[in-house]
Amino acid sequence: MKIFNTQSRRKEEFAPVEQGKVKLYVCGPTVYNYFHIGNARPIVVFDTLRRYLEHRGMDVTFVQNFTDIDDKMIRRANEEGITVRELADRFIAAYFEDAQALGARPATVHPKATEHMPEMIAIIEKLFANGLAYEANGDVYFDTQAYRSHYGRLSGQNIEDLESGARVEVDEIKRHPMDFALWKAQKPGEPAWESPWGMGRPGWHIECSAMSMKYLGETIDIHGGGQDLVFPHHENELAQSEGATGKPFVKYWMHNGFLNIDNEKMSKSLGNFMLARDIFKVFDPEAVRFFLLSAHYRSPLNFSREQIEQAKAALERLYTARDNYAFLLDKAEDREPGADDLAVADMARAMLTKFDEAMDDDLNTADAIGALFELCKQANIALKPGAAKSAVRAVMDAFLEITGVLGFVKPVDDGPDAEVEALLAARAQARKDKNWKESDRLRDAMKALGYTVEDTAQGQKVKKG
RNA sequence: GGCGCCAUAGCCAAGUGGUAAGGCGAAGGUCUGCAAAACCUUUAUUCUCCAGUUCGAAUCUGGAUGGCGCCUCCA
Repeated sequence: MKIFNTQSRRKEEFAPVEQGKVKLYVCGPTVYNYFHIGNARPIVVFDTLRRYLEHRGMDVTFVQNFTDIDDKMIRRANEEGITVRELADRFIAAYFEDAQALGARPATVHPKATEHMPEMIAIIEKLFANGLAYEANGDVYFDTQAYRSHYGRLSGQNIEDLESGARVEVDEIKRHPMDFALWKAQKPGEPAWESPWGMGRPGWHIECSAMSMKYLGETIDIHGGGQDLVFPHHENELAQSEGATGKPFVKYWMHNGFLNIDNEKMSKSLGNFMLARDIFKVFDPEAVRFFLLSAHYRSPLNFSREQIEQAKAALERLYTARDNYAFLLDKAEDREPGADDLAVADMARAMLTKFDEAMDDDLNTADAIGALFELCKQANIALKPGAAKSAVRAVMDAFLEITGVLGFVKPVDDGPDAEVEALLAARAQARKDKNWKESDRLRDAMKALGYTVEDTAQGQKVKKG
């Protein structure tokens, strides 16, 4: 598998530190609000990456943090008159609801910043020992000047370039404008923790270094997040982590492109965002997932109502295909496969290979979805009434394998209830008698009960909806 | 100012040197008692524009135009 590494700016062959095991860390949300549809992109992308790595037989340990202490958390909690902890608990719960709606499985571990103070302090102490940190008025800063030959590798800029465009106000306390806070002294009314530098709280970047190292070790395989995290967040994580351990921090950095609205970045600061949960009230979350995977993860993607509707229509075709295979599987003859049946099974395996090849190429989900549609197209042509069960089985297996990775897993409908079963039986008799009027009446009756009936060569086929 | 990305049909989107995947939409057709689903046909002689390299370019090079991102909290 090839992965585009932000640090080298090229696709590299993926080889985890330990063969067969993948250590994956993705920066999670600051839990001061519900997440917006732009935030949904990394959630879906990295969930899909994880599912694909598992599909390829790898054992994935996936860590995604919650930032539950920072300026925005404190401000919002004060506005609402609740504690930071209460605020965090509320939005963490909401996060899991919304992420689940998108088909994102929980990570292996979801650590919280506030529960990892000793680990963060330990890294800062190492940075002091290595001459890369200094204290000023109870704050602790990373000394970018002392690290200047290494700083800027990820974002591809040196300190001078960064500085020249810096819009930050010169901070009297810091020795250099690019230095960033590792620890902030407590201000009145703020939550604080004990540290060797007095009461205070961690800077934003240090938590990810600490939690990544704690759960995954000093060198991990993949660190992911949105493109806007490259600088300063990931640059700083890299500096402080390697500055502390002297070991490589991350083998592959992966960054997803933005979800735009009207060709502009959707973000909380621009105020042009739409909450994921509000969108789910109008659109099927699985259609949102399909939409998010319909373009390559590094490309910008423009959000619109029309796009989601197209995604929904495309998904319907897949659901229908799957229902048709399930129906055929039920009716198919369990016999020795003939040449046609073997050809269908070969085709299904070929599409699975095509899917893997697309995903192997830096998680090309758009191309991979093409393979899924081609599987359905070919199967719809080839699976005629009378196909052997093994042929249908092969198609169904490939379909479920692929949709399992992409996360389009809408469950199969329950069978019809007794009332509908009775109507079906009556309609079968009416059809046998060529009593079309009665047949249509019964079809309408089932429609009223929420079932759609179709007539096929193998008899009536019902589905909910 | 520095760093970087993008431009493919009505819409979305793959394709990075060998002659334009796939989906949505639209039009016509086959099948069907009628439907539905499915299938078939049509919908880019051409990839923003101009020059160049090459037997061959959507793909490489140079330039132009348009759009976006990071350098400040952000996915």
